Amino acid sequence: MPDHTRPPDKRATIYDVAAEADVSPSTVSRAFSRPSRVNSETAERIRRVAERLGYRTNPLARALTTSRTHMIALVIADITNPVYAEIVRGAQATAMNDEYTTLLIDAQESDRLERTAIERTMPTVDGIVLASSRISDSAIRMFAKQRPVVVLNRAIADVPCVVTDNPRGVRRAAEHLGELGHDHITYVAGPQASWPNGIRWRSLLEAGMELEIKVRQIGPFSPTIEGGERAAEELRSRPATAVLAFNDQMAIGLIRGLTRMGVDVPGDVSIVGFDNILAADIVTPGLTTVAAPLYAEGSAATRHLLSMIEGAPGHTGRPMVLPVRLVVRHSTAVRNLRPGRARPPGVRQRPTTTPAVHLS
Amino acid sequence: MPDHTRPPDKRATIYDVAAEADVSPSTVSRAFSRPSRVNSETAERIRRVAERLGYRTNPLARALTTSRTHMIALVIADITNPVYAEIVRGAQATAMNDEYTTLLIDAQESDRLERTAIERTMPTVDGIVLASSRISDSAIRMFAKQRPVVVLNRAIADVPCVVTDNPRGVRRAAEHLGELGHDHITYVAGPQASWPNGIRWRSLLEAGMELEIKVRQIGPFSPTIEGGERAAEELRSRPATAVLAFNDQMAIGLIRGLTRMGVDVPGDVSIVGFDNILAADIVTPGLTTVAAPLYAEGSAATRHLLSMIEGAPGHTGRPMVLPVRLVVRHSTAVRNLRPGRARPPGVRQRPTTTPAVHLS
DNA sequence: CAATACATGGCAACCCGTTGCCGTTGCGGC
DNA sequence: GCCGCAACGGCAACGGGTTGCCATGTATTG
Repeated sequence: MPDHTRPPDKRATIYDVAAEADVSPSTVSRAFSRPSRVNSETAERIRRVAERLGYRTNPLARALTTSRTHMIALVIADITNPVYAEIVRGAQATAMNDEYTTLLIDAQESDRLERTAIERTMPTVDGIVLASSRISDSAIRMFAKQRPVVVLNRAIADVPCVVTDNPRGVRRAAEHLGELGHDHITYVAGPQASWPNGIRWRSLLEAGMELEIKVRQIGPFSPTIEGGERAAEELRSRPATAVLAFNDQMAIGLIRGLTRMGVDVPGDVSIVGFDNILAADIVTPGLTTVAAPLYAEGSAATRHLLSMIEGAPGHTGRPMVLPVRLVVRHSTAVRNLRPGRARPPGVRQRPTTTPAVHLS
Repeated sequence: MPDHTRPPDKRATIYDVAAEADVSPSTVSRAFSRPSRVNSETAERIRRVAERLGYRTNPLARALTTSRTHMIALVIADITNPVYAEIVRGAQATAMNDEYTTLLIDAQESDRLERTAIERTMPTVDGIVLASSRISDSAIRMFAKQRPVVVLNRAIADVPCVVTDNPRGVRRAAEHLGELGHDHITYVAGPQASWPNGIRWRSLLEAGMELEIKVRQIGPFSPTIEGGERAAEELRSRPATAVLAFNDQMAIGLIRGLTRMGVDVPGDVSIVGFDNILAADIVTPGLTTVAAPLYAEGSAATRHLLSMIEGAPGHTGRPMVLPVRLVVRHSTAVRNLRPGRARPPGVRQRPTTTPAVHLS
């Protein structure tokens, strides 16, 4: 009779299984963690006993020795922002695929919150994906020294990064507006701590040079619908005919604000957003926007992180960049040369929601 | 000279601190976990040494003995659905307040996925909040035997629950439609596995009895915009003048589908949704909907869970119910008595986005 | 048939804290 | 001066696996 017993309400351990299967605990351990190391018949027997006893290996105990928890953290700037939903999906799916659990952290656009959350989480995870982090480069590098880190939507030297092709997206948007006759584009800026905000503006500057389109910037505003509405206010005193907004929420806020003020979109002002969130297709007029491969972002970043955890070198020199595309809907139109008057022919006033056109 | 040394790249442990501070490891442990148990000067010295060595207590090792990880899981049905964003916020905030970390799991509306995710997560968390779970009552009861569980948006006997006042919400919607002259309401059903779906329909049946309004149900449809569009198709062959949709996404899909088919909302058909998501205020016409206190839901469920983890009794007999309110926008109007013809006076055709009216 | 290699399984140390229990010390009370 | 008690700190046994190393038995090789 085995000398090891347990109160029946507690979970079975390898010791219980070992006693039942008449082997040593180490053999049970190996039967699960490296089956090749044990005779296949023995392993089978152990597995059967384990099944019967309802044994599950305790991930905490395992983590204690291996220092691998099989958990990764995904830190996002703002869970309220729908772009992260697909990113989270992509990340979760690839993590789950490798039997990793994802720990989601919402930083609520707060530098301080983000930092403390990371500090608290760090010791229990094998690696971290920082999506649109708001903390400083140096702080991120600090974290990257302790655990594998992949940064999403931001480029930092010496840390592996995944970004979307912002320059190209901005360029496509500028070309599109240029083709519609616009020779001046106003960029409505989002949070200054946001890396995409910076690169989008710089990309617009550059595109403006090459395409001979004048550009200017207003803001920063909060990256929300309200932020866009405030920007619309400001546009009142500094009118524009073409606007590129930091993201779709702001673009939607702009549409609402301008419409309320009696300005017609796209008749008087063309508006382009960023991200192609669901609401971009719901708002009237449908929002022309630069679409990012969100699911792929989450997935790529996670895959990279997992390979680092498995011991891959990690830093690849340059950031990995994912392609974007311009989705043309109805918030952009030929420039109205006589402001406030009749519109040029061919521009619909009340666009219905027809299938959007996807370019490049 | 202390006999305990460590490679400088590894994190300091209580043993390192103990050696430096010239006390035993247990004293170090106590200095952190129950400071009253050790002399305040000693504790202070230990704390200083720990600080200098950069010591942080390893949560995994602690969890191994205390079987408390200070993590809770929050399982949501679909991260793509914006209602969960605020619920997550509420949950995270109250968890963080008590120094708990939240592990978010997206079940992607899949019974199987949800179950396996829970099984995998269970051993590493102190408790679970199931928000809009799609798994069976009995499965939930099984889980509830192993760990504290709180169920959100669903009522199950013997398991603590937090729900919103669906009957009242439906009642308010029905009253509102009744006042507008509607004597027939069509309920557009969501997922059959969804508990709110069932209670909303039953509540409508009941409200219909009392208010002398005829009701019927079509569906089920997927709880998405596409689902709503498909429902609009079906409505073509079985017309309605007033529709209550399972949620806002479906309501928005209905508006789009009907509008595309040339049916005027709210002129020909009035539509009411559920949840008051952001897009409800963006769509044209603005959606009349039953708003739930999302943040409070997440927060209440989490608070209840935490108190159970701390040893509170848990099951309170009846579910905790949170109040709802009807947000009236522009998707509902006086019933059009001559279908397909001129509309009764006083009903706007192109509602602009004016501030919504909040009732009760 | 001896020598060697490989497949298996056990022993015991280790991961890093936690905690029940006991020993020591100092102090107040009688 | 003796006793009892409280405060403090250490010992050692956990918690549940993992893994380096060794012992045994069997198969392979020359």
